[in-house]
Amino acid sequence: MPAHGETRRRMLDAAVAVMREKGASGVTIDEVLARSGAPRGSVYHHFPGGRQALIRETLDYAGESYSGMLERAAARGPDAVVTRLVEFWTRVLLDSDYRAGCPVVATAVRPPDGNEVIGRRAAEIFAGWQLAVAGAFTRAGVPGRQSATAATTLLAALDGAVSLCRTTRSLAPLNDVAAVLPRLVTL
Amino acid sequence: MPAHGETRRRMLDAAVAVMREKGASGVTIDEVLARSGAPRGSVYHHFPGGRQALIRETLDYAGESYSGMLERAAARGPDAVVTRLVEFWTRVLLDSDYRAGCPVVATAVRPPDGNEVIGRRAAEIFAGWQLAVAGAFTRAGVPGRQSATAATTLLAALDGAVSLCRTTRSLAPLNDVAAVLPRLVTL
DNA sequence: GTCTATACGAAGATAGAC
DNA sequence: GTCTATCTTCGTATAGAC
Repeated sequence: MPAHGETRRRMLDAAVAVMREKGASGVTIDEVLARSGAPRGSVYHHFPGGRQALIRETLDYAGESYSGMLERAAARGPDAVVTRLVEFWTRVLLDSDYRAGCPVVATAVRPPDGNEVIGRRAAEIFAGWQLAVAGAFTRAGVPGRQSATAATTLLAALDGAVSLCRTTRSLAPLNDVAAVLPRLVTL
Repeated sequence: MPAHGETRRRMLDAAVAVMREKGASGVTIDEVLARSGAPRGSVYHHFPGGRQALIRETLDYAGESYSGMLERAAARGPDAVVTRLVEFWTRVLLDSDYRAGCPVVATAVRPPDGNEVIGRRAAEIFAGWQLAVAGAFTRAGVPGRQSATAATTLLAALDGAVSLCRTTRSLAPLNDVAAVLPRLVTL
C-alpha cells in the first residue's frame, strides 16, 4: 500500500541511477522497473508521457538536487565548492563501484536520439551551475571576466576527473585534480 | 571496384565517428552501414565476429591513431601536448558540430552492456596515454611523483573541457582550460 | 564480395481485465 | 492502481542466391 508518490519516487531514484551510468539514452523502462521493483502497470500511470516524460522528470529531479548542494557550497566560497564536490563524487563513485557519473552532463553531451530538447534542458541546468560557481569566485575577489573562466575550468577539471576515475577504477584522478585545482584557478 | 580493405576502412571510419558521438554501446551495425554506405553483406565478411568484433577493431583503430599523435607531441614537451591536443579537439568539435568526443574514454567510462572486456581494453589504451604525457613532464624537469599527477590533471581537464564544449556548443571551455594548464609545469 | 529474405530478441506503447 | 497480453519497431544474425 504505497502512499502518495512512493512508487513514483522509487522509479525516479532508479532512473537517476541508470542515467548516471548510461546517460539519458540508456534509461529504458525495463531497467527502471527492474531496479525499482515497480509494477509494469505503474509506468504510464505515473508518467503518462511514457519514456520521454520519465527521462525529462528524471533529469529535473537530479538537476535540482545537485543545484541545491552547489549553491549552498558556493555561498561559502570557491574552496568550499571544491571540497564539497570532491566529497560528493567520492561517495558516488564508491557507492556505484566506479560506474556512475553526472546525469546532467551525460544527457547534455549525448541526448537521446530523437530528442534534442532534453539536451538543451540539460545544458540550461548546467549553465546554472556554472553561474553559481562563478558567483563564488566573484565574491572571493576575482574580477568578473576571470570568474567565469575559473568556474568553467573548475567544473571541467572535476568532470574530467570523474570520467578518469571511472576509467581507472580509482579515486586518484579526483584527488590529483583537487590538489592542483586551487593553483590552477587562482591568480 | 574497391581495392583491398577500402570498404572495411570506410566502415571503420564511420564506426569511429559513431563511437565518438554515442560511445561503444551506440555503435550499431545499421548506423555504421548508413554512414559508410557499405553494403549489408560486407558486415560479416569483413568482421566475422559481428558487432562485437567491429567495436573492438574500431576501438583499437581509434586508439592507435591518437596514441601516435600524443607520443609525437609528448616528445616535444608538455606545452606541445596542450597545443597539439587543443588544436586536434578544436577541429573534431567543429567538424562534428559539437557532437564528438573521445571514443576511448567514452568506451572505458561506459562499456557495452554484456562486454566489460572492451572496457578494460579501453582503460589500457588510456593508461598508455597517461604514461606518455607523464614522460613529457618528467623530461621537462618535474619530479617523478608529480609528473603522474600533472599528466592526470592535464588529461582530465582537457577531457572535461571537451564535454563542456559539447554541452555549451562552444569552444570557450577548451580555451579557458588551455589558458591555465601551462601552470602545471611550474608546480 | 555483395544482395535479399528471414529468424529472433529487446524495448516502447497500447488495450483490456481485475 | 496494477497486471497481462499484444502490436510494432528496431537491431543482430544467418542462410542462400547471384
